Amino acid sequence: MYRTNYCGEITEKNIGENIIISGWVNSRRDHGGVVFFDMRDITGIVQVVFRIEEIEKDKLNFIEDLIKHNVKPEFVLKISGKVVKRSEESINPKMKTGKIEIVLKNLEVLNTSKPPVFDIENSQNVAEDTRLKYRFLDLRNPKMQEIFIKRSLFIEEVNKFLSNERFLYVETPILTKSTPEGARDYLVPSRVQNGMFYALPQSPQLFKQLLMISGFDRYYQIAKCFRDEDLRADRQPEFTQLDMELSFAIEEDIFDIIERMLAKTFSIFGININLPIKRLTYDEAMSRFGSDKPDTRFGMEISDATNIFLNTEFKVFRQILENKGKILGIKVDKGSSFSRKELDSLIEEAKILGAKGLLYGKYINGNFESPLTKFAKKEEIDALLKLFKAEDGDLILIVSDKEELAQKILGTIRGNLAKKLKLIPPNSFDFLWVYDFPMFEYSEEENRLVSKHHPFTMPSLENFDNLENLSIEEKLKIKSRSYDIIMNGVELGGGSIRIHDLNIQKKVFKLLNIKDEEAEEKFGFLLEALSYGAPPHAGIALGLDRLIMLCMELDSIRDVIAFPKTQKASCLLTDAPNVVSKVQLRDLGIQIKEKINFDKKD
RNA sequence: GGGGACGUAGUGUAGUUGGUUAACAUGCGACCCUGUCAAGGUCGAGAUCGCGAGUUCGAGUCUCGUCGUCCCCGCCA
Repeated sequence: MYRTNYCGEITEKNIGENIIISGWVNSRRDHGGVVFFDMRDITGIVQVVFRIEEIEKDKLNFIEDLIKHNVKPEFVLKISGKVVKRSEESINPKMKTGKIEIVLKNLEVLNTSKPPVFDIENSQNVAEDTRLKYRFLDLRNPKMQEIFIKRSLFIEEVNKFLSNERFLYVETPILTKSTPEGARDYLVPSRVQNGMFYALPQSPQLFKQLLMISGFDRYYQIAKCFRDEDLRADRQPEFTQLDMELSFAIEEDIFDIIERMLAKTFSIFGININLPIKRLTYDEAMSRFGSDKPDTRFGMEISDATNIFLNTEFKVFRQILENKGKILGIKVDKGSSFSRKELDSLIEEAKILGAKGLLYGKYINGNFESPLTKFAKKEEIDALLKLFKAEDGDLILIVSDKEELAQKILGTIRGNLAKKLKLIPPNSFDFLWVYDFPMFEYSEEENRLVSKHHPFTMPSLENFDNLENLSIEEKLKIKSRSYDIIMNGVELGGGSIRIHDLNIQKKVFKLLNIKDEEAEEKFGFLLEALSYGAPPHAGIALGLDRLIMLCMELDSIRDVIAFPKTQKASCLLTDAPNVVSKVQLRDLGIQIKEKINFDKKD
């Protein structure tokens, strides 16, 4: 028997008991005649004390030798001993088990360990590449383990909740078909059909729609998704979605389920959610916050000063107005203390984001100090100050450009300033639905309309006739029945009402410039399925990794994934991706064009 | 594809205007020590300064390239 108790769960209630624990040596303190060492397992840490007089005489030499030479950090030990109360002076209030200790009676070394590459307790301060290479050690850190314990508990709560709501857990394929639209696919070559490729799913989108058509009514899955795009602090090439789809559902049904689910399950993280979650249309989010995923935990909203300058003589503004642009701005409370250097870096930032410039104005002692004063009339400045409700010491930042661009630039600056000026209250959690997204956006690269959400999203239209004859501008005005849920300015998830009508789906493909043949080839199975009694359905997917990251207030998605990839999408632990043998390539009918170093594996 | 930061004993860092033997902490090894919990003390080992070129009498330090890690833009339906 390896244990009667877990280390972290031994309490004063166990005093007097003879127990057995197994785990890792966390640290040791050798005082010569008495030796202390801490034992660690998944539940926590407990102190073991070795005293010569407590050991049976015939075992003493053997055990003392083990203690002196074989109790090293990260050794795996089985300890039997007696739980005793610590004397008042030796209580350690920092430890959960600090009121007791275990007097060692016997010990067995289950395994030895090389000295750990880094101190397990201090692993959070070690360079990340080292931690990733020795991830199995990093994950021994209790703080890391806590993340995965919470993650597991959260999933357990979600399972309970959704099961109660009559959702069925169904798994969908990982080896599937490459689809156009969306992110780059990860491809998997087929051996039995040389020259053919599977793709790893970017999401189970089409399969879950097919499940609705099959009559499963409500589906969910903790689904792995794969997207071959560049990484960020909150993006990994493979990630997990809490994926759901409901038949006979509209927006309100989705909102209701998700809101109740989050309210219930976020208690795992000690987070309370006030229901209902507030809602913003896409247009409102953009015009007030310059983002389709605004952080609404602080103000600094965008104001539109266009009307003030309709008759301006300022050339820059005139030009913008003639091109139907907008003059937008934000007010930074007490921002007049910004130095010239700080303002210059704001201007630089705006330019990197695509602005032609950034105008600023400091309102100090009743004066508006700004490059703008040279060009604008006094009435215009007064109106500007009034619009922004400027108070002494405030800073106004103005970007004039095409509306969408000006909004985005100000939205980004707003977010960065909030971080810099620490305007975001810590430990605050803010939720928001954003809906009424545009159906399409124009892709300069492909010179055509592309879906903002995905091509299976229901347009928000009463009448689907005549769609083809609309101008590009009119098409861009079409809204879709899609929605995102935002947490603290981060997109937590999104979904939509799906198209269940074959003819509408065909029309949408046409608008996206997907030819009948291509639609048939890529999505024929869906079109076919839609023609066999597809029920109205809708769904949503939440990014599980991001969700855990936000709830545990971590900065990187890597911290919530047991074995994450680096920014270049390699795994430092396993050294993936890697070269494969010539035999493997031959079986797949694949030849590597460029010269590659095959030293690693051949 | 682009912009930025970083790379020095196992780990975390310092290293001046380029100048002899690359420093500190921690960890590691040996020893001392009966109440520590970041234990303490004594002694010791441990680095071709990411890699490659260049400038120079001389490079951890300057230049270029390259590799790796991180942050951001593009990209991510």
